[in-house]
Amino acid sequence: MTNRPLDRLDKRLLAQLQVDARLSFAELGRRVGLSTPATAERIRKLEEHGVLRGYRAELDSHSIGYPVTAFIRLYVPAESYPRVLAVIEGMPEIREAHHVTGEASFVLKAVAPSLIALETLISSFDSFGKTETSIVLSTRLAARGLPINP
Amino acid sequence: MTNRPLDRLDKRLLAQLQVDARLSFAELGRRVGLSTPATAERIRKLEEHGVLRGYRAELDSHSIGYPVTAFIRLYVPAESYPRVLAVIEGMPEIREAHHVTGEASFVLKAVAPSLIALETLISSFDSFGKTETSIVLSTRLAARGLPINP
DNA sequence: CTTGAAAATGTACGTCG
DNA sequence: CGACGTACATTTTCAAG
Repeated sequence: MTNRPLDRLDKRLLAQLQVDARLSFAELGRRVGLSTPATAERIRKLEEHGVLRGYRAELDSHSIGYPVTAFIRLYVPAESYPRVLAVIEGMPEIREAHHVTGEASFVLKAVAPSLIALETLISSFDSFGKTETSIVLSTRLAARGLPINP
Repeated sequence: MTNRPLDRLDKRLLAQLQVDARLSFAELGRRVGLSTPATAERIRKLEEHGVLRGYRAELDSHSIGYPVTAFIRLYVPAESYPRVLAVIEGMPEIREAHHVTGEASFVLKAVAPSLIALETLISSFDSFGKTETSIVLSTRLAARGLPINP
């Protein structure tokens, strides 16, 4: 993973792909002033170097049966981390898990089909320590791409 | 935004696109047993109905100059919400903002090029109320797609 | 990085169940 | 109406310069 510096063209390509990951190489090339093969090759290298980690369709969680989203803070002793992480790994409704500074050990982002299901999900961690949950009432800002300096 | 029920084929298409949003219609069709035009038409409708909200490239934030990620909880009185949201809107380093239940009013997810920059970002909210920040030490799970029941 | 040709894919339309 | 097959435009890929 050599940390190649990104030039202006790379940054413009990345900025475009953050907005629409399905843009064709031809269209991307047109927008930045590059031929199709040159564009494809740059993107291949950005993937190879780990700058481009993947392309994800963004779904409406409500439409797929998950109207509830919540952030859960876990307070657990360090010796429980491996078991906690194993539990998290096996729960597909947990979409993110971060080890963080401060009192809490982990911050989780989870979805659930109902509040009862969320309650069940949270109780999976009862044996490890305390939890604190913030249920999302409304999302005011989401899926904003990373700012890219030109 | 009529709430069409998703059939098995829709779900399989969505599941594939969550893993790789750049899959061709031809390839998607092959995987679920549909012709290319039929696949394209289904996906067009899923977009139209708001089930498919977009296609995003996932970038490595560290590679683009943002080694720091943090969750910030904001404690502000309801009358400050409009001004707080306006501030958030104008800060590209804030990637998510959710209005939540519990003591905190908002949960933010932000990136920063340094801890000093994060400190500056957080201080933008000092005049509105209290903040609590959890800096991400390591991400154990990220970009996991929503579970889709067949 | 560009050009140019061959293969694959995307899209529009006619047709069938 | 939804899915298919054909026909044609666009895109992808690969070679060579």
